[in-house]
Amino acid sequence: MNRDSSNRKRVRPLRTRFKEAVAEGILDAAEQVISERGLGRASMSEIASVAGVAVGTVYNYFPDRDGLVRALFRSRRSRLVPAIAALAKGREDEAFEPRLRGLLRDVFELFEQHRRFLRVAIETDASRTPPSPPPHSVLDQLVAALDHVFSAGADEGRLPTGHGERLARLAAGAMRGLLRHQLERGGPFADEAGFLADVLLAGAPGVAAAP
Amino acid sequence: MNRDSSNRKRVRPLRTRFKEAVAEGILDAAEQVISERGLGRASMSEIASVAGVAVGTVYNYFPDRDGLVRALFRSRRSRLVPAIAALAKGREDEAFEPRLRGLLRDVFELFEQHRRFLRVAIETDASRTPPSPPPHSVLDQLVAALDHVFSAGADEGRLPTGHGERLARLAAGAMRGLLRHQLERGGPFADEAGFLADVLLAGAPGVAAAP
Amino acid sequence: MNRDSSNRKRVRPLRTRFKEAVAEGILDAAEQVISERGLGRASMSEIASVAGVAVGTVYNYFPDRDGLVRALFRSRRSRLVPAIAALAKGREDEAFEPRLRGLLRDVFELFEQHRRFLRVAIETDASRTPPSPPPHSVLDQLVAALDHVFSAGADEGRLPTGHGERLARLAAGAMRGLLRHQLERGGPFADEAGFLADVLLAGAPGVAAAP
Amino acid sequence: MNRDSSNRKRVRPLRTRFKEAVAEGILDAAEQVISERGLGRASMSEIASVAGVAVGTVYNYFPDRDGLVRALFRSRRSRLVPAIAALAKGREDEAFEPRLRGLLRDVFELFEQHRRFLRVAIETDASRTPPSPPPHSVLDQLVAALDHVFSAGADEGRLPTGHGERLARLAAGAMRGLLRHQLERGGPFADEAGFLADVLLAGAPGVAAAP
DNA sequence: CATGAATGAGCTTTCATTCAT
DNA sequence: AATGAATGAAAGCTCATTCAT
Repeated sequence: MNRDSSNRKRVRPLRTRFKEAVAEGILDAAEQVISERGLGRASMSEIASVAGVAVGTVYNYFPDRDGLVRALFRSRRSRLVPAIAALAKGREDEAFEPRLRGLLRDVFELFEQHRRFLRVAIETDASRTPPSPPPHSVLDQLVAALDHVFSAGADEGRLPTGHGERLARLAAGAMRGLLRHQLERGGPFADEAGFLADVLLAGAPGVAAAP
Repeated sequence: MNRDSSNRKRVRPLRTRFKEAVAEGILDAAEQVISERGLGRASMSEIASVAGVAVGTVYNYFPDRDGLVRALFRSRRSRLVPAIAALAKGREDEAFEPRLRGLLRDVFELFEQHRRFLRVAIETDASRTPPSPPPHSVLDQLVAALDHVFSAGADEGRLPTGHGERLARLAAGAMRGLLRHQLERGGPFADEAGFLADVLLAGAPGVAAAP
Repeated sequence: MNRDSSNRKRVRPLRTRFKEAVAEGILDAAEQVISERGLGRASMSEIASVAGVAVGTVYNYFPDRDGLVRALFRSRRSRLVPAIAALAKGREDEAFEPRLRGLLRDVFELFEQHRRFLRVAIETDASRTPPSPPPHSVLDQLVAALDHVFSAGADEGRLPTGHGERLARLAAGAMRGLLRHQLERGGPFADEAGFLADVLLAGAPGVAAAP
Repeated sequence: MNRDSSNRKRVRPLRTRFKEAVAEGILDAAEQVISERGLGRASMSEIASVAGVAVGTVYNYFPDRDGLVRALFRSRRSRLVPAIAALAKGREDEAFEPRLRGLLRDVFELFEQHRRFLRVAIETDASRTPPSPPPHSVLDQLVAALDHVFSAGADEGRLPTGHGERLARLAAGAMRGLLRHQLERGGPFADEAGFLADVLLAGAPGVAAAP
C-alpha cells in the first residue's frame, strides 16, 4: 500500500472540488457578462477578469468560447430542469387546474431566482450566434415539463391529444413574452404566472364566455 | 413640346428606380445573410457578395453596418405594418371571435410570405446586439395590432380592461414560439393560427370546459 | 481653305479658355479644401463637389490626386514667383536696407492676398505626404528671391559671400514661423515684415548694439 | 529572510523593464517609419513589422494610432525638453552673447543626436493631420526656452520687451529652415548654430554695420 | 466630355486563441 | 496549472480611381 493509493480517495476529491469551484466561478462570470453585454459582446477577457482569473486559465477549463457558452447552458439546465421536474412531481396528485396554476407559480418563482440566467436564455433563444447546434434553450426544457402537465391534463379532460407539445410551445413562448417584459422593466415575475394560467385555462379574460 | 420635356419625367425615374433596385438588392442580401448566419455573424463583405456588388457599393447606399440593418427593419416594417393594419381594418365589422380568428389567420398567411424576414425578426427580438436603439421588432408592431383587437373585444364582452397590452404581449410571445418552431421544421404557419385562436378564446383545448 | 483652318485661331482658344477655367476652378477648390482640412484629409470628392463638378471630371483635367496637388503648387508658384520677382526688380536701384525692408513689406502684403494658399504652403512645406518629389515649396522660391537680394547686398557692403543661400533659408524659415502664427491667430501679416527686417538688418532688437 | 522577499524587488522590475523595452521599441519603430514615410503614410502594420511584433501587440501598448503618435511625441519631448532646460540652466551665469551662442550650439548638438525625431517634428509642425489637439511640437518647446534667454537678455541690454515671444518664434522658424535643409542634404547641424547666432546678434553678416 | 456609381485595395481595430514563463 | 503578452485572421470602413452611360 503506497501513499498514492491510500490518498487517492481523499486527495483527489479535494483537487477536483477546487477545480470545480474555479470552473463554476468562470461560468458565473460568463453568465454575468453575457447578461450585461449580450452574447455577441461578451469577450473572453472580460469574462476572465470578472472571474478573477487570467484568460489562459479559462482555456484550461473550457476548450474555446463556444464550449464555454455551451457549458454554461449545460450547467444551468442541469440545475433548472431537475428543479422544474421536482416542482412538477410534487403536484402530481392535484387536479389539473390547481396543478397548472401551482406549477406556473412555482416555475416563475424559480425563474425569479435565476433572473440573470433567464436574461441570457431569453436573449439567446433562437439566436444563430455561436452555440448554434446544441439545444441550449432552457425554455425548450420547460416545454417538455409543460408538455407533461398538459398530457396528464388530457387524461382528466378531453384534450384531443397530439396537441401537448404544441401547447407547451405556445405556453413557453407566451411566458417568454411576459418575462422578457418584466426583465426589461425590472418588475417581478410572480404576477404574470396567474395571468398566464388564466389564459391557458379559459382564454383571454372576459373574451371566452359569451354564451 | 420637345422630346426632352416629355421624357424627363420618365428618364430620371429610371435612374432612381435603378438605384432603388440596387438598394433593395442589398437589403435582400442582408436579410438573407442575417437569416442564415445570424445577425452577429453577418459580415458586410458577405452581404455585398451575395448582393453581387463590392463592399464599397454597400457604403454608397447605407452609412454603416448599423444603418444597413436599421434600414432593413425599416423597409420590412414599412411593408408589414400597413399590411397588418389593413388586415385588421378589413374585419372591423365582424364579431369578436371571427374577427380574432380571421386576423390571426391572415397575419400568419402574411408572415408565411415573409418567412426569411420573420427568421430575422424572431432572432433579433430581444437581442442586445445592434441595432440596439431602434424599435426594430415587427412583433412589437403586432402587439399593437392585437392590443387593438383585444381592446375592441372588451366592448363586446367583459374584458376587465388594463389587460390589453399584457394580453397582446402574451399572444405575441405565443405566436413567436409557434412560428419559430415551424421556421425550424420548415412547416407551414397556417395551422398554427387556428390553434392560437382556440387557446386565446377558450384556453387550452379540452382543459377549460370542466362544468 | 476649309472650315477647320479658318476657325482654328478663334474656336480653339474659346474651348481652351473654357477648359482652363474649369481647371482653374478645380485648383481653387483643391486649395480651399486643403487649406481647410489639411492635405491628408482633402478628398477628391470633396474637391470635386466644391468645384461644382463630378469626380470623374477632375480626372479629365489631372492625372491623379498627386498630379492635382502638384498642379496646384505649379499654378500658385507661377503666379507668386513672377510677382515676387517683379517686386524685387522694382527696387533694384534702392540702397540695401530700404530695399530689403521694402521687399519684405511688399512680399508680406502679397502673401496677405494669398492667405489660403499660404496655409497650404506652410503646412506642406517639408511634408513627405503625396507631392513628395516635386519641389512644391513656394517658400523655396522665396529663398531664391531673397538670395538675390542678399547677394546684391553683398556688393554694397561686406557680405562675406557664400552665405546668401543660407541666409535666405534662415529668413524664409523665420518668415514661416512668423506667418504661421498669424495664420493661426487670424492676425495680419504686415506688422511682421518690419520686425523681420529689423532682425535681419541688426539682430534681435536691443540685443546687438552693446559696444 | 527568504529568497523570495529579497528577490521580489528585482524580479518584478525585470518584467516591467521588458514591457518598457517593447513599448520603447514600438515607439522607435514608429519614429523611424514616420520619418521615412511621413505621418500620413505610416501604417500601423509597417510600424509593427519594423518593431518586430504583430499588429495586435502594438494595440496592447497603445490605445490606437493616435495614441501611439501622441505617446511618441510625449516620449521624445520628455527627453528633449529637460535636456534643453538643463543646457539653458548651465549657462545662466554667462553674459548674453556667449550664452546665446553657447545655447544654440548645445541645442543643435542635441538635435544632431535626434535627427530622426527632428525629421518627424519638423514635418508635423503645423500639420493639420492627427495628432491634432496635442501641442506636439518640440519646436514650440524650444520657443519657450529661447523666449527665456531673450527675456533674460532684455535685462542686460535694451530689449524693448514684448518682443520676446515673437523673437523666439522667428528664431525657431529660422532654426527649422536651417535644420530642415541639413536634414535633406544629410549635412551636420553644428555649423548652422554659429550662423544663426550671428544673425540674431547682429543681423545678416556684412549687412548691418554700415554706419 | 461630364457624370457619379462601382470598385477593391488598404487601413485601423478587435479579440479568440496560443504558449513561453 | 496559472499567467497574460503575443499573435494574426477577420471585420468595418474610406477613398482614389475607373468606366458605362
